[in-house]
Amino acid sequence: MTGAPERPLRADAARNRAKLLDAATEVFTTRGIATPTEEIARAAGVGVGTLFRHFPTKEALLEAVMVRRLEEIATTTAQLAHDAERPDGAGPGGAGSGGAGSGGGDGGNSGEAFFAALRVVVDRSAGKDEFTRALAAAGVDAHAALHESGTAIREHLARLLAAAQRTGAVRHEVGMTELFALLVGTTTAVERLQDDPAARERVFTVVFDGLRPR
Amino acid sequence: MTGAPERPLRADAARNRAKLLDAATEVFTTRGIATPTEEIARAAGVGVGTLFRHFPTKEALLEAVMVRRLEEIATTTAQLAHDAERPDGAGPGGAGSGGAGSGGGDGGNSGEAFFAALRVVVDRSAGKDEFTRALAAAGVDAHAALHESGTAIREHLARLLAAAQRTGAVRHEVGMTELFALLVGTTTAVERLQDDPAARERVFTVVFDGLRPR
Amino acid sequence: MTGAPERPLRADAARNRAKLLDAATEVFTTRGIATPTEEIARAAGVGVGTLFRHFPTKEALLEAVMVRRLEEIATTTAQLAHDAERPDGAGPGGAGSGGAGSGGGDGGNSGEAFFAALRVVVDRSAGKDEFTRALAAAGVDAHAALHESGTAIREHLARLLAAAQRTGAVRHEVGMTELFALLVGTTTAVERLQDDPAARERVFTVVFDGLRPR
Amino acid sequence: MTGAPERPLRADAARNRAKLLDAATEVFTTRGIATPTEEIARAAGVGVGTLFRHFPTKEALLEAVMVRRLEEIATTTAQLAHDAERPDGAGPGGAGSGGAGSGGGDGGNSGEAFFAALRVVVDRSAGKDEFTRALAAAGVDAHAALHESGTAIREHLARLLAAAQRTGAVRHEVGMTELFALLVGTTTAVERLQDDPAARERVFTVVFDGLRPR
DNA sequence: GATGAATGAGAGTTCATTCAT
DNA sequence: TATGAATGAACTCTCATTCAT
Repeated sequence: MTGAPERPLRADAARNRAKLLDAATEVFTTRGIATPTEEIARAAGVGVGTLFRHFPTKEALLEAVMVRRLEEIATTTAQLAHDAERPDGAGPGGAGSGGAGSGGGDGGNSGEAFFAALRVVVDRSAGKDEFTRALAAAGVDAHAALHESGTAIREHLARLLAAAQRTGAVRHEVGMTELFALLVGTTTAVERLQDDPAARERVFTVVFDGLRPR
Repeated sequence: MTGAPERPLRADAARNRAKLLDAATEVFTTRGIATPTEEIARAAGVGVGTLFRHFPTKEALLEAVMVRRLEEIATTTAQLAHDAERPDGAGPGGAGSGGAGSGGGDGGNSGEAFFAALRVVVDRSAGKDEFTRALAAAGVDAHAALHESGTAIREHLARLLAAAQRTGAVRHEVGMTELFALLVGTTTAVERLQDDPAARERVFTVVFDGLRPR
Repeated sequence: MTGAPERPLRADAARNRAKLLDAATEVFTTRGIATPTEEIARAAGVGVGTLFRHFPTKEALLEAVMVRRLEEIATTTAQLAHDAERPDGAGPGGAGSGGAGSGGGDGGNSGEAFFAALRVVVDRSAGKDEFTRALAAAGVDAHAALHESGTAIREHLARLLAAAQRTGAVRHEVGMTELFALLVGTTTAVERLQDDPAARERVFTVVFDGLRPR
Repeated sequence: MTGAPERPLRADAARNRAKLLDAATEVFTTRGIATPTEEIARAAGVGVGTLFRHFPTKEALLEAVMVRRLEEIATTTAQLAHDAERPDGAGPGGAGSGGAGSGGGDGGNSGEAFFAALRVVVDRSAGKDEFTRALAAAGVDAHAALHESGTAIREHLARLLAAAQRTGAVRHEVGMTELFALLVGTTTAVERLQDDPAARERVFTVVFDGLRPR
């Protein structure tokens, strides 16, 4: 799916790559993207040279971190989109966060899946905003790998949205553009409420209710 | 509430200070806070030396820009809070954008004022997020001037929220914590929709409707 | 003649620029072009920042050094070409090195001027070879400033060569291409004979005699 | 005179050593001595580790390349010196390029051999200058291996020069010092005339004629 | 022995801040 | 007081060399 002729990394190289991605995710998120590369290398327990062997520029590292996040999200949204399109109400769960109060009646499944997906995206996007901003600024938006995962998520959400609208669980005038914007916005909102779960829940309530038909 | 230096500036110095603040607002917003100080000085038509005479560090300049924004917002929210608390439906406006059709009946005024205030805060906060983040990272969160204006806005919003809830225009379970988070989130959401006003409007619709009682 | 809108440098800036050019010439020549920029800055008695303010890249500094050398040479060849084209045997001298044994008869002037020019170019080109090499490698050969002075020298030499050939002082089959190559070669040869003036002189004798008709 | 390590290398090791020397010669000559070692290893089809097993430092590799060149040249000059000292006009040739038409009469052989030797040295020294410079800069001038081959060549040339002077083919005042300098200079001159063989030939004509008695 | 991943000192360059003009 | 040249610490990235595989 990548196109690059990636021979499987040597064991130690693979380990270091993973350590670097983990460290970069942690450091970029907590200390900002302006953190020196050397700090990231130190956090990963390797030398700077190793960092640059794996990621030719700092931007490439940032992008790799982003891609990994997007791919994780895409995996979940794919599953949820799949579930939503099955008419039977059975889904293997495992989506991560607790389901957002089902709501009964017919088509409850697709509404449920849709809102569950929003939660998942928001939950997994913590800190994503800063990355997105930096990458957008660097014109990385067009980078193949990022676009790929981004497009996948968008597609899954589109399917979820369509299904939810078909069953009347979501307003018909809502489109993908604003749904994505709302997603990013909700992520930002929720990020500052890490330690106030009740307030966090009320944010979800407001946004979700706003998405429902009146 | 002022943040301005004690001794009144000489006319030309005051003019330079204003030019610098305008230039900094523009440049920081469009090109990011990583833009070199020299660019800001050039945009303001002065030398770097002058910039540093007025603002001892780059951070101080950033803070001053923030403070001015917050003060502008505070002025408007103060007015709106004041209006909302007058039982008569007359307000001199000045809110800027058109109100998002309030509810009906009595107390329409407070609901209208509340939602108008949200719009104002969001509209005037463009780019604010990056500033806030940068300032927070630098531990400036506690700086007096910023806190002052921030507190004022919070207080006005609290009054507006209370009034709106009293008249039934807004859900009772919504508190200040999540309201603020929602504001920041909506700002972020709306920021990427600069050139799609219809989508932008739909974001407002969702959030505002979500805030109304069901 | 440059085309760039160069406002006259401030006194201190001009002084530093000159110091940097002198230091760079010295350091590049004696220690090679791989010498760190910081060394050059130190040799000039300024900080690295100052170096980079005056010359945006190390290559630009190298080029500036080259240009200055080429311009010095061009000044001298211009004078000599001018003298050679005056039919009267009077030249204001000042060419630098001692005249290379006149040789009498008619047209002695142009032959003399031609060989004097070769000496001057060789004498002033000490160390030039390394620069040329580095710059050529960096594709700087096409840079305007370098080309300009280079072309001027070539033109002067062409005029000197033509005059000398007209009076029979130089073989007719010799063209500019090989004359330039010989110049570069002689420079290289002579460079390693700094402290053996007799051998140096014999190199000149060989090359000059080889250029004369048999 | 060997420069090769004491213990005879295993067949594959010897093959790798040769591949490395070939690759290094090619790469250093075409892309400059600043080319990363990794490039040379890649060009040789081996890993960097192997390169450093054979040559403990990059400089050692550079030196080995030089030594091999000098040894090749020495082989030829030895042969030519040997030929020149035989009174009979028979020599198995092997000089490479065609001799530059010697003088006539007796002793034509030694003049021919002398000039043929100069051509050989120049032809085989392409790129040598940069190496020499680099090595000199690194203080390698005194390295045994280099000195050895250099001395051999010098000695052969001295014998060739003496023979040529004895037969009157070369000026008597020319000594080894300036001959060597001229050799280096001619190499430099000719190097920039790779693709203009006619001009190249004219350079040889000038230098060779200059070396002949008038 | 061969490989190529890891290392880290060192290079060129930038930019917030200072200070001579 | 305004200016912009000077400063140098800090940053990203390179590459000769080492060492685990």
